[in-house]
Amino acid sequence: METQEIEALLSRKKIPLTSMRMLVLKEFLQVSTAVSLADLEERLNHSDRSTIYRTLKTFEKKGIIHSVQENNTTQYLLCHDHCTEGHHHDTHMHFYCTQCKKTTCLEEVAFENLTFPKGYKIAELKFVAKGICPKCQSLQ
Amino acid sequence: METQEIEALLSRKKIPLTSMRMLVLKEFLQVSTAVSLADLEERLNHSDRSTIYRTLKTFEKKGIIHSVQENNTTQYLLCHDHCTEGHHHDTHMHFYCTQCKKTTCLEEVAFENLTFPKGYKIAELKFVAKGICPKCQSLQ
DNA sequence: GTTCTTGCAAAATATTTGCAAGACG
DNA sequence: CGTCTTGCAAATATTTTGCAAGAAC
Repeated sequence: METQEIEALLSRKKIPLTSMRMLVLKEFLQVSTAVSLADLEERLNHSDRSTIYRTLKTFEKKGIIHSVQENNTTQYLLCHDHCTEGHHHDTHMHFYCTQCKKTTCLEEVAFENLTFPKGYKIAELKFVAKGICPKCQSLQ
Repeated sequence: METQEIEALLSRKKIPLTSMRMLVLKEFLQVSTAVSLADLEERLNHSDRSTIYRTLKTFEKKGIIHSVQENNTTQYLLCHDHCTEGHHHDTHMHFYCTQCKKTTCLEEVAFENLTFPKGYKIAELKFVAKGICPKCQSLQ
């Protein structure tokens, strides 16, 4: 993705441009699986962890990324839907492979029109399936 | 629940009886929401954390409890289904209230016959909805 | 006596915050 | 200047393990 596109995405989400934010977002656009804070720290040449951390918090809040927790860590993924501040729409399945320890989106398995009991105000849905991914399966 | 019933449940799951295991299981039968390791430690009069920890691991493995991760902690809940070692069937929704920070089962929202893309071997499903529960909602 | 369980201590891992310096408008 | 962002250091929270003593079979 072009630098211009990254800038456009950030300003569309009303996030002031900084070079760290561009770096982090660029990274998200390049990986296909979910990444943790520690992953990013390593991938970004050991940039400062708390800066990345706060960038992730900002991104998640503003609807650029979403997260799921698995294996005792928070994994972050790009939103493919049109999420905005306070309105996440990532109602698709995620898959955590217990072998390669990677989390991915499985948008094919989507949920529409879930009905909740009365009185529940739903803000966000987090679906994770655990198992073995096709790749690891074939290596056995 | 009677002590006898607790013992019966443990032996049905092929878990050797110990007093700590009985204490932990008794606790699960008494609470209506999910509990974390720290919760249990406190509820059990500050019994040893690592003993409780290993008890939880045993219970989860043997299909007495299941867990979901939210708010950076692992929350444990009794299995209501007929789970056994290696076969968890807790394919129901969980709800995490961002206000009271409690996690509960929402078995009304169940999923049957989920279809995954080819090649994925699914072992377990973890569904969490985040939002505000009826109780907290009504207190606003 | 061999295996399983417990308790204590401590390690390992992950998340989060305070604060001062710097960047930006 | 005033606000937002960064980097460093450190605190906090949570999970996990080593090991020796004790319990159970």
